[in-house]
Amino acid sequence: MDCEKYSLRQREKRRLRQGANTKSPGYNSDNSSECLHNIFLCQKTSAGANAKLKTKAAPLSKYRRKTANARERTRMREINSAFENLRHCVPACITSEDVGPSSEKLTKITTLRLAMKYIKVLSEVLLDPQRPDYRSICDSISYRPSDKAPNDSKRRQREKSEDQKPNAAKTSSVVGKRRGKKGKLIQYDESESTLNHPCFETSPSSNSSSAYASLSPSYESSASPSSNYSHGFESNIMGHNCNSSHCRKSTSDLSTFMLESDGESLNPSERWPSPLRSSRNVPSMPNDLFECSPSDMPSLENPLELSLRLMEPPTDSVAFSPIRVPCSNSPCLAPLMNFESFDLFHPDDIGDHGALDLFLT
DNA sequence: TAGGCCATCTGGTCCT
DNA sequence: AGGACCAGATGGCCTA
Repeated sequence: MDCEKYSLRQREKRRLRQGANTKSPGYNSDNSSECLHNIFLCQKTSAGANAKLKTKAAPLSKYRRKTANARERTRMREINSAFENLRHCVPACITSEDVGPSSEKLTKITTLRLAMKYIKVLSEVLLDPQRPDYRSICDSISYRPSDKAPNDSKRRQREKSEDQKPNAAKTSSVVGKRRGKKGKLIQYDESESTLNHPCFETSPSSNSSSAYASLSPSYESSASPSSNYSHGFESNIMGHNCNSSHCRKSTSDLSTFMLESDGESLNPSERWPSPLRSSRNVPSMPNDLFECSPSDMPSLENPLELSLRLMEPPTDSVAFSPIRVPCSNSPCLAPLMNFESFDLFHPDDIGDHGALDLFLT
């Protein structure tokens, strides 16, 4: 019964504290003998002359100890969750070269180091009147082996297996090992319009995984099912892990920008060159950078419509599942909830040969 | 076996 | 008094 489990421990005895430090008994140790005592701490002042009695708090009751442990676990979960979010802020194409496949999880210390680098470089970019393109950013932040803990890759593989081999002590509180459908980061690129664009990365080990996609200007008529395909930008999301070389190649163009999702909407990341603006210069590409902030989006001349097409391998019966979402007066391009039933953001569902098309029309 | 990483427990301290 | 935060200790898991 709970009343037994969480019964309060009596405070009854006192003892003189022995020594200044207490050794942690570990969570499996039996505190019962210690719990019988309240502790008095006799501590001398720094002057040493005045002995000062200082009461030391008694060990917490079992109930309070349990609740304190629970709070601590919750706190650590929040910290881990923040780390998980931070991991997705570090561009995958920067880390994948040395860390390995993007599905692998960065350690906490690695995440912090990469984030510091990323912030530093982005700060430099902001101060640089001649903004470097995305490729130079990637190059300058490229991951060094010194940032990587020696056991990272193998440990991450072990973590994958742990998902299927739950540890009773850990699964009760470990977070960040489940995959979620929301919170995607979608990177667009103008350079390619192939459905097999390699610069797409997912983080299946994360609970708010990221996705990278490419957006390409297609200056010729597209095979899009939408008839009013006026802006001619086509994106695709592939169920492939990002290959860094491809990623760098594909992100080297000036009109790369990013879409970020909070699970309900797609929002252009601030201050990234926008292919939406540059499309007006078609067919000649602009030499200057067009930057796109969320507030820019409604300024488009024509209402936007986001079409999203789920492409399965040819053998699948569901060859095309076009979804079209009008979004004329909002910086948000499309509510992702509308795509929920397609489970678009579960890379395994897309498959190795499947693809998602995203059309701005 | 040593070392890295992690989750958890625990006690101390500070703050409300 | 109780919660938040922190750091130390511990043990598990894994790799080199």
